[in-house]
Amino acid sequence: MNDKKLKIINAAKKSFSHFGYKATTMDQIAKIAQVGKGTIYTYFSSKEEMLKAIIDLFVVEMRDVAESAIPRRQPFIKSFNEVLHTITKFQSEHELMIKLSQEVKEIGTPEVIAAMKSVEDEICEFIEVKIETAIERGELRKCDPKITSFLMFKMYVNLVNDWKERHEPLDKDQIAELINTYFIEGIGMKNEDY
Amino acid sequence: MNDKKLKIINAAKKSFSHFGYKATTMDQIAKIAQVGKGTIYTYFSSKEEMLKAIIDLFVVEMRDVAESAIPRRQPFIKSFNEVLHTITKFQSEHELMIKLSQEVKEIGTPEVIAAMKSVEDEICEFIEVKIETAIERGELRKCDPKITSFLMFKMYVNLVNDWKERHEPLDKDQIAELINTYFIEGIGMKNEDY
Amino acid sequence: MNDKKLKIINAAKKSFSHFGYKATTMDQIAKIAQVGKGTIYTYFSSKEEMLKAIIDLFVVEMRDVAESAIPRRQPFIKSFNEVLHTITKFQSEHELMIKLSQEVKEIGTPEVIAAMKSVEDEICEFIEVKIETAIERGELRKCDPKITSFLMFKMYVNLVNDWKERHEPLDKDQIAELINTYFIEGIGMKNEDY
Amino acid sequence: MNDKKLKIINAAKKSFSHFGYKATTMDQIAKIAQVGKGTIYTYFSSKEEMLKAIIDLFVVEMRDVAESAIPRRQPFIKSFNEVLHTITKFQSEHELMIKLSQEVKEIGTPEVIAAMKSVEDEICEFIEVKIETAIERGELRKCDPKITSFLMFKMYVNLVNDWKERHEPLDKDQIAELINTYFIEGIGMKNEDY
DNA sequence: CATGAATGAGGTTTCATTCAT
DNA sequence: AATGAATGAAACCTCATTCAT
Repeated sequence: MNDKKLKIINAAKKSFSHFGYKATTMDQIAKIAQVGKGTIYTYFSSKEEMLKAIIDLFVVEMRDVAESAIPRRQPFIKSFNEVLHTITKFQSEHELMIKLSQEVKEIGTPEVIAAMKSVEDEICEFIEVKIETAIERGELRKCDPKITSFLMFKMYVNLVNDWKERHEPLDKDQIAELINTYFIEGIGMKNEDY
Repeated sequence: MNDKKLKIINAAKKSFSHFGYKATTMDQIAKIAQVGKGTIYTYFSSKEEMLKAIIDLFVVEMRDVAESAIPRRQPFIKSFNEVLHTITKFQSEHELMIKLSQEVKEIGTPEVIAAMKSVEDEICEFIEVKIETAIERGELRKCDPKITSFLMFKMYVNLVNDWKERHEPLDKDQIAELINTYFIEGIGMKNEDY
Repeated sequence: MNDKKLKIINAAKKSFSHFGYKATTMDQIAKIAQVGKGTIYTYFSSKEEMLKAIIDLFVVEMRDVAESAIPRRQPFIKSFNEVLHTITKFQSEHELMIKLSQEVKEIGTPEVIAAMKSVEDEICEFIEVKIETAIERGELRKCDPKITSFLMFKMYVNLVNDWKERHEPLDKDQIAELINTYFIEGIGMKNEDY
Repeated sequence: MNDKKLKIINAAKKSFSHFGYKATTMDQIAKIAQVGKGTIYTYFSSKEEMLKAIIDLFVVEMRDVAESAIPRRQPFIKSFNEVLHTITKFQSEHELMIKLSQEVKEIGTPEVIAAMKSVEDEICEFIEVKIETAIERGELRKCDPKITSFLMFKMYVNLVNDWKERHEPLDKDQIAELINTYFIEGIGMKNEDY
């Protein structure tokens, strides 16, 4: 990856992040990247191609991390936390992707939408497999692995991104603790509580 | 509320919903509403004013429903479901508001953003009070009511909106059942399970 | 002339006077005239027709006054002053016509331009005839009557309208005196001055 | 000053001159200047800014010329002619400025109007000083220098611009001769004429 | 007749993309 | 390869005119 191309991609991410896709102009990106506007077209044939490139890059990075973070034979909760902690590194990129996925649904071609969705699907499927294994091992009660993984992932995203828009941000350990509290234990009264 | 004005608002909602704010053109709205482009400007002085009007309308409707749906002395889970079931009526509008809140952050004035956030806050606060009461009554285990209400609301939204983008949509009862399963009971193994 | 029609004409004159032809909207005219916008079209088929009607009306009024003011056998200067004094009554209308003649040149059809010009031409021709007679009678030195009448009329307009935009307005007698001073006597040194 | 920018300014002048400010479209200007419509916005942020730029440019040019044309110790009439002859270079621009000043009153900001007026004031004041000197030297009879300079300037403008709208245009010498005839000598009968 | 909501042609402005340097 | 001036399609908005009431 060329140095100029990288500067452009980072500038685009920053501006998409701040203003969104449609509201970001090529002029802004060029100014932030400190290159001429025309230079962008040396590396990307259009604004949309640039968006796709950013998304694809994110998917690839995501996959690498997810794979490298695959934990071995461990209780479910522990490996789940490890994966999510790793994902935390991508917190801000994640945020951007969520924003773009909202916006791109409106603009983008079906391929882009599919690419966007694949990011979340990737993670969800990884969690899904973990949950299935955990159920088989008797670490978790019976439940629909698809829905469960989907909801777990969403709760993670909610805690990392949406919560901090309203209140003090939560740190990694707090988030892991909360997911465990609500999801695994439940807050309903248990027999043992009496 | 005038008939033409209503047609325009609905057309705008539909188009914003599908394409987003920036990607929706006045021509599109006019075509969907089956009115002339100029007619829109009879009722709204600009595209942004139309957006604000739609948001304000939503805030008002939301408040009415929330207030009218206040259930009386009932076990927490039941009244919680009632409120959410009522909210379900606004499912699609809700979706639109979430989308716009993402996009409007970039365009809108702070007042609009505040108004947007107030919708979710309204609901979260309502749930929060319910949870506090439930904890006092011993219906729920001790937990942070703020975080809990936030996560419950988010899970509801995730199940209603995000899930159906990937899989078969879930009906009201399924959603209530799932929230109960994951949140209240938890999926971790309990002593009693053995 | 109908009452409503008169109200509309006066409203149009007022607004044209203040904002000019192009910058005056039919809405403004309707609001000032306190009639519905559609009512204007009961009396005038278009904005341009309304302009023409106002101009024509002015031409007619102008002619009436000019004719009624025709002075009989008198020294030129005296009858000239009489005519101009009469014209002074139309000062504000005059002002409007000058403004419109500037603007309409750009917008209007040739017919309108012709109509506009006819106002000034009317007056100039009247003065022209007076000057010719005065020359024949030996009241004035030989000079081109066309240019002279044109310049006299212009000087009158300049003194009535343009001067007051910069300084204190001049009254009728001052204006008559000035035209006499500059035009008839001249300010160059004469033999007799020595 | 850039070549393209100059072409645009000249095209705008031509079109403003012919059709006026409001009736001139950006498309027309672009077509006359043989540039794309967007190119105009590379040099001027809006139509109104373009108008202001043209006016400012005119004010500057006017001042330069007025200053450079200051004639030395000469009989009044001669130096007056020199100044006016110099101004003749700006004949068409002048015409445009007068037209715009009429129209801009409705549109423009007070600063623009002030700038516009300053052009004429500049010239009038210059003439005023000349007249005062001439009176002191006994070259002219006693008269109000302010009114006299104003009327002389106006007569010049009338002869250069307004006359040619109705009849054959007059050349420099004819104009100088006419101003002299009417203003300095007067057309009233003098004793010596008998 | 009187009205003003409805209309759409036409205006100003934005911005992704091209291309000569 | 790098640039940014130039471009025009397409966006938002205005307003003279029409027409159902």
